[in-house]
Amino acid sequence: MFPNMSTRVRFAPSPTGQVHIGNIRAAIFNWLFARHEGGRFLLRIEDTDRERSTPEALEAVMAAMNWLGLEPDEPPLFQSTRTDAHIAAAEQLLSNGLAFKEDKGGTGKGDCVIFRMPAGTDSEFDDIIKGRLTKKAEDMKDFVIVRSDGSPVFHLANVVDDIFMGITHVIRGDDHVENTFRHIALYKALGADVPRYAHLPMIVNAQGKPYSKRDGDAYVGDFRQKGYYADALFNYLSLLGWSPGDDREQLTRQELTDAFTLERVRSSASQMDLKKLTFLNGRYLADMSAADFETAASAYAGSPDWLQAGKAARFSEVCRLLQSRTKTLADVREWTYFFDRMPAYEQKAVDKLLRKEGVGVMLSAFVQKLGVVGFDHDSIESALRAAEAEAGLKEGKLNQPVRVSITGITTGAGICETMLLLGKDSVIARLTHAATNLCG
RNA sequence: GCGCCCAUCGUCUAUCGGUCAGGACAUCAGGUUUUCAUCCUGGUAAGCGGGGUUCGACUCCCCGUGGGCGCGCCA
Repeated sequence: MFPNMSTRVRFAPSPTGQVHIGNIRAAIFNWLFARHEGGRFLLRIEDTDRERSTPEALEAVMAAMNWLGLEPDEPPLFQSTRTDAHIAAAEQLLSNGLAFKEDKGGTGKGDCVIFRMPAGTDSEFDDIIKGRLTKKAEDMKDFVIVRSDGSPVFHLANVVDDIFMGITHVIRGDDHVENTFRHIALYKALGADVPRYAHLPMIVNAQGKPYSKRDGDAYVGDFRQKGYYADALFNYLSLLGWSPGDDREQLTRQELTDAFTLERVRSSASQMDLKKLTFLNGRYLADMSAADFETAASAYAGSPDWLQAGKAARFSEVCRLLQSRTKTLADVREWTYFFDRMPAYEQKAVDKLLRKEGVGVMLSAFVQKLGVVGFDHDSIESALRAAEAEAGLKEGKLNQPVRVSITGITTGAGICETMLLLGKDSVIARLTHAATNLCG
């Protein structure tokens, strides 16, 4: 297969807020298509809405793309720098008689430029995803391409820039389907080749409704913040509206690239499933090398109070112990008991496992035995079994009371491994504290 | 209101006229793990309704229903 260097696609966000999950999915599909075709993936910042475009929003776009590994193949084009070209195109249409000036009135701002939709000509195009789409001439109206204040409107700028950038395939959300008939008319009026179109189905919220500003988890930043790993989110999103055609679901970027075709994209909306994303995320995390996992966990954790200088070695050990049971990097926040002097005791766990007749006495007995043996896995386990036997308990019955005493919670790695990592002094201090202050 | 689009387990999906309608997440039941998670085994669970076309429809056509998008001097 020869790389088709002439294939050029673009992601064209407007920097007016956070990066929506549906938008980034469009970016991913564009990226995948470009890579699969051996073409180029470009970025155009549609920052012509001066009122709403902000530097923060631009930063959010760049951060999201960088995080997901969606670097464009050429420097981004800022649409705001292209105004002269947009106006020149409008002038051309004006002189060709394909557009006209008019004071639509009411605004009192003067003339705007209006594009004349070809009369009596029905419009149609073959969408790679949706198939043949048609629109009757009578259903299409003329539209403004330059505002009365002289600024170009989206349709004009979008088409003129796509022509300028040599875009061959426009892959975008299907909320743009209706615009396409207008855009095609503009291409033809401007004497340019019409690109191929592929309209992606929408992503809807857990209620099956379009995302609204009130929905959580609608933005890329939310997922990053919640501890999702970029590759896992990328993988999950690529499976929303598309599948490789076989039963694979966990695919590397290379596998996704190899398998991706627009023809396999479905045309109905799909719903986010956080449970499945979380499952996939856990798989990615578990499959990472210990070093990579530590890097990711550390990057996510940042420098919280509980993880100050000098704790790096311990952090590595904790990573190794808990990697396999980490679902999202946010789980790292629950590791504090390895670093603080005392754990934060969960009330429910204390009530259930410590506030029972005789538990304090048993824990004290266990402390006694721990004090006189070496502190290795086997010794700890023997001491635990001995304490249980003395109290007339079945093997393992003291595990959970001990766990709550030293970690404050009921879940975690193996109890002996946990004690080993915590260290003898710390374990004894916590058990003693629990036996005297928390048991009933 | 008008125009366009969409419709398979709860969810993501496979199927491109002939399958016991497959897989995954979730869920339920077992097993492993002396906690939890993982992992293993098994179960429940789907073609929106009505007409056609055809020897045969989830698949093709029409109508209906439901949902979405569009109808800006926003993008």
